[in-house]
Amino acid sequence: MTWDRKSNMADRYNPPEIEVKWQQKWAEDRLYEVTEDSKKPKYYALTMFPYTSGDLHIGHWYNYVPPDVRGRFKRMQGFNVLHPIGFDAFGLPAENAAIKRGIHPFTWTMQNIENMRCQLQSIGAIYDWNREINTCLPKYYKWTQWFFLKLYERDLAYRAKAPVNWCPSCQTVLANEQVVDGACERCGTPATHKDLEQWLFRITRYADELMQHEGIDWPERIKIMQRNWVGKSTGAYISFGLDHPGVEEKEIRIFTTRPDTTFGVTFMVLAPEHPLVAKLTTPDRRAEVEIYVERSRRQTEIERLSTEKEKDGVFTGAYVTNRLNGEKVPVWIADYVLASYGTGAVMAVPAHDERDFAFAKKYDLPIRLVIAPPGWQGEELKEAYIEEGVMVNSAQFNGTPSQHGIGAVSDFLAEKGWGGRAVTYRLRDWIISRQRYWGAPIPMIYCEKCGTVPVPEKDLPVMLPEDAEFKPTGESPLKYNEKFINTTCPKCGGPAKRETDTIDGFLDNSWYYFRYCSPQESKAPFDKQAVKYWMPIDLYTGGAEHAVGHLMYSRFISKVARDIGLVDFDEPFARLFNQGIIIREHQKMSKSKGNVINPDEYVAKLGADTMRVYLMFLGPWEQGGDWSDTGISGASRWLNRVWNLALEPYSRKAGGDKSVQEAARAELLRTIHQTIRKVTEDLERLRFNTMIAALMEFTNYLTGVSEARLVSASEWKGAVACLLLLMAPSVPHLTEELWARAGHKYSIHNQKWPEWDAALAKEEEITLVVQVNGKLRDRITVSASITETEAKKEAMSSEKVRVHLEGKTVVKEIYVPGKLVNIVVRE
RNA sequence: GCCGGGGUGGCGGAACUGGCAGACGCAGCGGACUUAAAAUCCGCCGGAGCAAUCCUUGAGGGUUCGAGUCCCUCCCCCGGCACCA
Repeated sequence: MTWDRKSNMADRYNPPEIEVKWQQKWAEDRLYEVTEDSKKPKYYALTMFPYTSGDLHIGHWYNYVPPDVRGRFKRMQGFNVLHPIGFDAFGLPAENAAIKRGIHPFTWTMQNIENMRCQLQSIGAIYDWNREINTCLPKYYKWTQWFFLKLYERDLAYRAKAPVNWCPSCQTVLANEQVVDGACERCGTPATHKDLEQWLFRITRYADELMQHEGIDWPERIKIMQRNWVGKSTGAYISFGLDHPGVEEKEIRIFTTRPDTTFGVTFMVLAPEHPLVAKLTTPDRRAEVEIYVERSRRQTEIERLSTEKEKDGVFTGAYVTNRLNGEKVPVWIADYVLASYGTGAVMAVPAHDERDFAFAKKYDLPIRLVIAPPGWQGEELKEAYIEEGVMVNSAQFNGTPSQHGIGAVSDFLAEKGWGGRAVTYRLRDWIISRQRYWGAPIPMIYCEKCGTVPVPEKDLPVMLPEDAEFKPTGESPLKYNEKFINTTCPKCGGPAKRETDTIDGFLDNSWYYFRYCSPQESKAPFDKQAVKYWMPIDLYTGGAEHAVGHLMYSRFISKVARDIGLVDFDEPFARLFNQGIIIREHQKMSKSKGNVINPDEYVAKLGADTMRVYLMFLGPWEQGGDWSDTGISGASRWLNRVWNLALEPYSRKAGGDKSVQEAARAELLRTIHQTIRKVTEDLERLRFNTMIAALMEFTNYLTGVSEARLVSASEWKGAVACLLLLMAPSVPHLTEELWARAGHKYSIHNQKWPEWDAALAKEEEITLVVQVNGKLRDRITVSASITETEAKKEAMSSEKVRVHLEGKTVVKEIYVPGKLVNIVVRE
């Protein structure tokens, strides 16, 4: 009467009930608390912590479940696993909420954390909540400020007037990474430019090192993105002679990657912001130049960066001398030349540069060919020739191949003192200032007498004042907070003013992974010994969108930490893995589309275990997945089947044939060991989807075993135990419950991970495929130890194969051990 | 434009270093149980064909005994960069 038992309410799989029960028990028993333990190998698995937006969405689950599964797996394998969580709590949305809804950013953030902590707990992960960190608390940001001071000490922090990306709506500076398609990342307003006094970090000093990714296991595309972002170019600086009435500068320096084309220069172009523009412009050109400069300044990123836009510019009236040939060429300004790259000035060689070519055509400037294409007969160019060739019209360099000419011309310039070999980078220094309230105050003081003075370490943290008035304009409340601004100079004791800019949130999260190692440390940002034990991170996971922002800043800060002797490694993230994005019915999930999945509802209905399984099962983790409401029932059904299977009473069928029983036992053992191997290997390779599929297959197989009732009761019990152990990392609550009900020792999560025996996993019989001319004709079951001769003989004797051999001659027989026999025939 | 990643049933996806294409699951269809439905269980499930068999991994070509997998040409989708001199 099986229906009787299954309809019994007490025995039905009830996820919410058992999940809450075990989560409480684990917390009481401090099952997942971790401490440094030199006896065990360590494993630091970190997932990028969430910003405190208020709600955990399905994407968070998708990011957090697989690393937890992997961490649990490593734990069972005997590793001491650190898999912490915390909150990235400073940022603009908190302040926007303050402006819009009159709620203080601190209150807003802490409420969100409260909520998110509960949601995170519902995942059932191995987070050690004693190690939770929160970047907006003074005990954390004290050390963010400390890092600022350390960088200042080493001349890696400086203040400068810099042209910056500016969001007119948020009233704040945007880092390059915060400008997406020319618009503000947060509010979508087109970004403009502005000159402001800013604090910057000299990340460019580490440019070369940041391009190196030696010894770290990172996705190729992220490494490429970082290399492109640093954008190293090798070429030369060249000075052009300047003799202009009323201008003391006697030269203008440019950067080029093609010094071999210098004899082809027919004009020079300066960025509109170039400091010499105003001085050089002749009175007759002034009006036009000023209009152009003003226009480019006002233009948004989008307008200015549009590649579709036709290149335009204006003549300044000034000339410079190309010292290589003594020629005078006109100086123009154009906004296709960027002030922030190289020297903000370029030599224009229209014959060998597409942009210069277009510009020359538009304004009817001369085009002089100096690199001859192969087979060139002196004809005019229809477009710029940017390939290699032989130098012509280049005085003593005529006949030199252009690749060689690059070095030769550079060295000649160096000899003459007119320039020389040079390297430039696309990477700019990191603007750390934010004209905002909700961030760590920059620990700097301005004194009339002593100038810029750093806050002494003993005075840290510089507390963010609680009282703040949030203006709808978005201006920083700190600017108007007299109590905050007015202070005394640490040097002379006289009256002084505090810096009112706050620190970019990217600094908060560029060192948080250190803090997890010793989150309670109060005398330093982290305990050196703890960091020595845990770091570097064995597996860092998160979205690919952080490729050039967070990941570069973290590497930079980590390298600085190394250079001040805090740590002894070069790279913080030994292995990086980017998961994909979860979508729904082929569309991105977004609030505006109203197609977002609320994980809490599914947890309440189907349980966290089901969610965990489904998210892993969707597809390869790195490719993301397509959420479907019906699809999740597959995961739910599977767990129900496991539940029933594990609780079903089992006994061997009486009076069975011994040899049949023995065969069943051997097959069971083989399947168990094959499954252990498959699941272990998939977890090592982060192939969660196929791991779940293997566990489902194993469950299906065990269903058959349970019906056949050929193996002994203890063999059956062992098989179920193995299934539970293999499922434990993925399905922590259900397996714990069934483990307990089976009478095993608590906790399943403290058990050893099963190991496979290759000998036991080996198949005794295999299916050999028989092909004729590469076409499948038959499958034959043979012993795994079959010899080549036997295999070929068996294949030839197959009826289905013979039909295809009639009247033909066998040319060749191909044998792939354990796979196939292919008989090649001819008419 | 340049640099990555991808295109396999109705759908999500499997397929180790070239060797049974479609594992596992969803949806669908048929059946069992039920007064009925849900749940559950069993079976079928790429296309054409009565069948033998043939066709089928974005398109076309090539290498090979054998190609989803390797090479060439092209198309489409996703992500990043985009006047960097």
